[in-house]
Amino acid sequence: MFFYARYPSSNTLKTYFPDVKFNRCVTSQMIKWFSNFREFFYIQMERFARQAVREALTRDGAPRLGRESQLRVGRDTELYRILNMHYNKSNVYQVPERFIEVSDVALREFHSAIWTGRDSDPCWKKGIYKIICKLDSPVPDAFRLPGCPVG
DNA sequence: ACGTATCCTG
DNA sequence: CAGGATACGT
Repeated sequence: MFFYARYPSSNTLKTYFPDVKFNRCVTSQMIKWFSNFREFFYIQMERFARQAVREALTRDGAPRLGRESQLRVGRDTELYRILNMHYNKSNVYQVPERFIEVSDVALREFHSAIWTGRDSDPCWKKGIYKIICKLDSPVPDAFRLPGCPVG
């Protein structure tokens, strides 16, 4: 489900667990759980963005023909592999193209912020979050169906 | 104030 | 992942 929506409302989220009785505690637990997904996502983005910056600084003008980490999240990248392993452990879902695009935006956004030194601002990530949260897409109804290990 | 988000930790 | 502390938006 994270492949489609990074910032689902709690109401939206609830509709995907029709069999659960939601009190305040369970609700916040669910929100927390999804929030952890976001954290993992952003941590990876930052990590790979920083790595790309380091490599750019290291290579020092020399033409780079080889395998440097690019600023993209194609299906052939390590970053993609990590994300898919985390959100799609059993590999039963096809990762939507949209998610790749959103990840791409996030990765570039992190890279640009780091590259330009914007990351010295204690709140530098908030602008990125604001961008990403507007890129949610509708979650397919298929996720509501049988036993669906949403993560 | 309240619900939610993020940070930090284990 | 969960728990706790803290920050944020309304």
